[in-house]
Amino acid sequence: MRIILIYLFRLIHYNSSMVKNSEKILADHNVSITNPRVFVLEVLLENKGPITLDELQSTLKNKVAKSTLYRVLNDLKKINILDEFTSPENQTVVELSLSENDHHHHVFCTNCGEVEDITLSEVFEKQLSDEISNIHKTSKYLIKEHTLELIGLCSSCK
Amino acid sequence: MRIILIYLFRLIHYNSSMVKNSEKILADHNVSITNPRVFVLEVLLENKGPITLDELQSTLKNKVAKSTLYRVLNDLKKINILDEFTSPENQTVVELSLSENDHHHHVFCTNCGEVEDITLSEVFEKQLSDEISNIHKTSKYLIKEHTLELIGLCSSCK
DNA sequence: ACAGTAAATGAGAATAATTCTCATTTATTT
DNA sequence: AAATAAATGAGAATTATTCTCATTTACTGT
Repeated sequence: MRIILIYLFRLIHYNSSMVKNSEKILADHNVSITNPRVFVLEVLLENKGPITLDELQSTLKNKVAKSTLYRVLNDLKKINILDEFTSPENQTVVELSLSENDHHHHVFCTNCGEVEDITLSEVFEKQLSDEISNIHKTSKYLIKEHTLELIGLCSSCK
Repeated sequence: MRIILIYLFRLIHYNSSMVKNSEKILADHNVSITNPRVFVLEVLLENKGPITLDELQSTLKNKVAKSTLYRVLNDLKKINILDEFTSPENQTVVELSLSENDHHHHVFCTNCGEVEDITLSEVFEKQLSDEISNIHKTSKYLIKEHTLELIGLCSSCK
């Protein structure tokens, strides 16, 4: 009985701090706090990393209407805390990007389809930003962002 | 009159050499030579660079059925001479990739939506492949390919 | 805390994108 | 040139995404 109570306590505490987090994020971006937005953010926060749209949909199946899920994702994109990209297998993948300095890239596994974050060395990131400065000097483009995606095999499939 | 004849001669010559090209590409990859495949390849060859699916569709509107266009594009992907990617505005973009050594990246203009090819410096490409070797040494991933995409403003929109 | 107002949601219809089906046509082999 | 296998066209079927509108929910000022 005591174990069950401890479990329940932890569960409640965990969830309430989670909700707080989601609510704070929404409030910080001047977006009204609604159940669907909180539910979606909770899943994205718990997941911590890229997640396919399919997975997100099935996780939230009975909590958020399909049309609302699309709307919420667009809301999050609009306030710039959600990245969306397409995997080599043409799956839509989304990922929370809360802090600007949390710069990273993605690895797609061609075998199992998983997507993971990878952080490249500071040396290389410096070399990349140097290359972009060179583009600014020598070409007509003005580069504001970039994405670098690596495609290969993950540890399980290697 | 002579000018018209010269023009016609050039047009016919140009087109016939074009067809030859497309046919050779298909033959080289053990794919049967059919009208839809030749038409699609012609447009991709003439265009020389990334092209949106919409543009491709409207160019071939009365020559190739919609379903066949999708099939042909899948055929070309299967024989590894076509790359497909999604622009930041969620437009599907395809591009012929005939030679392996023609390594380049893309610039997306956030204003007009255009996509162009860009070749990065050899120095940087070397730095990038070094970084990937480091990943092989220090992480569990095996990287086989990568894509680097730059997002910003093109010359006209800058 | 409460009424009034604006915004967000759910359910499903509408639209867009992609794949599938199958009868007919076209290419390849002999 | 005939036989066989593969590819195509047309549109149906499926899937992905956006839209509509009646109802519900969140925010504002008191």
